[in-house]
Amino acid sequence: MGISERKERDREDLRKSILNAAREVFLEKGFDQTSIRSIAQRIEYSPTTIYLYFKDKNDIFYALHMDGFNLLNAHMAPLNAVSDPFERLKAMGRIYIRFAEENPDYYDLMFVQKAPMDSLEEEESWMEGKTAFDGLRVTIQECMDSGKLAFTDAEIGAFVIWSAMHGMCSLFDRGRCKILDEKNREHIVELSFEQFVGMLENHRN
Amino acid sequence: MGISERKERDREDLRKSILNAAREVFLEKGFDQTSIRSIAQRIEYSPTTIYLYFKDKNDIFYALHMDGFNLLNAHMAPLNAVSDPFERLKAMGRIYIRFAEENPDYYDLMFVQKAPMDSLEEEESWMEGKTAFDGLRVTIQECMDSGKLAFTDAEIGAFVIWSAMHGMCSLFDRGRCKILDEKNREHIVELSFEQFVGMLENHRN
DNA sequence: CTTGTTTAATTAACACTGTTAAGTAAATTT
DNA sequence: AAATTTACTTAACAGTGTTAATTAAACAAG
Repeated sequence: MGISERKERDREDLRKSILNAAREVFLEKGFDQTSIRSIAQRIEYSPTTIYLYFKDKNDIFYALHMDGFNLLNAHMAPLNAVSDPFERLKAMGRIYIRFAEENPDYYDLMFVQKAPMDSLEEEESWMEGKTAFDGLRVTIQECMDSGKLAFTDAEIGAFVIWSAMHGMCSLFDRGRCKILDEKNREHIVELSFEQFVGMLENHRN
Repeated sequence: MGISERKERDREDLRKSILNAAREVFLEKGFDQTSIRSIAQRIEYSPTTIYLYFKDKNDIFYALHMDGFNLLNAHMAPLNAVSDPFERLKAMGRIYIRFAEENPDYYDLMFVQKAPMDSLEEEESWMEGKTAFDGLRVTIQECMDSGKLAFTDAEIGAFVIWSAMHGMCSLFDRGRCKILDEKNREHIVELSFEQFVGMLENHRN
């Protein structure tokens, strides 16, 4: 019988159009200004309808946060063509920084806001994050294997590098670079990225 | 005439007690749960009274964020006794990390939330941040002068190191360490700090 | 001492927020 | 044709930051 299948499709369609509306509002007005009511208004449904398709607001942000990871992954995909692991690592850094600069709202959702993480059960594993981090970890392992990086553990090395990138991007985005001299302020992320790469190049056995 | 002076004192007292109440609520319930009404209730005044002493909510958070810097500075003060700049730098890192772990709400306000920065005029300079950052910059300059660190610019070097510390602390606090292996998850900040120090020790001319 | 004026605080209201309980109307099954 | 399920809505709760209008007390001037 095709009726229940059509109903299932309809249900899926409405779920998707809620998510599309949520993404539109989110990218237009940012995290704080994305309310259940503003999403509902855009698709011309009552606010309560949204609760028939999503557990709560965090659940919507979790779905949007996955969109962000898909976008970042798409940017990283061409890196498979880079055979030298250290060159690949540097390119990953540049892409990460560029992503953070060009998509501050997605970046916020992916790495700063608690909301999407709250929608994750205690023993659930945050697949999107794991996959993205794995790309970094594997590249660093390759750098270690070819003697280009002297970390004692690839996972910890990956976290150190990720932390440095995230620190630069988020301190900049959150207005904490007011402390810097004007000559450095605007391009501090690029300048400090280069400085950090210099550190990595020295970090061998 | 002492009357207007007493009035000024009274005014100052009420301002302080608003701030004390705000701090209590903030440290008990966190940033999101600190409302104007909850502050007002604690001092048994109407919510609108608060607007006679503070421009808006961000203005209160700016005041609290200064408290955070005072606390951090107090923790850093004993470092003046450490003469070797690289030893001092390492100790600064450990104190910073410990501060972030022990005072997650203050840390959030000082380095993550946009609210306190919004209360800062465009061309105002964020003195608290500048002073704290200067302590780091000077120490790094000393490390450079004694040939212990090979940065090309002390300010950029300071930003790189701050970014790494902030990245570790904030990724941990914001629940992004779920991606890590269980054996590393709990102590990742300490482990990656040591790894980063190892990088710094190799970073000479 | 009684006016008028300033000051300090309040009440009431506006326009929002996430979320839930109860109700309605249409579609489907019996 | 009657009963039940589905899909959605209305109304409401309990909160949010913030402002306009109002009251009560303190002070100054005649």
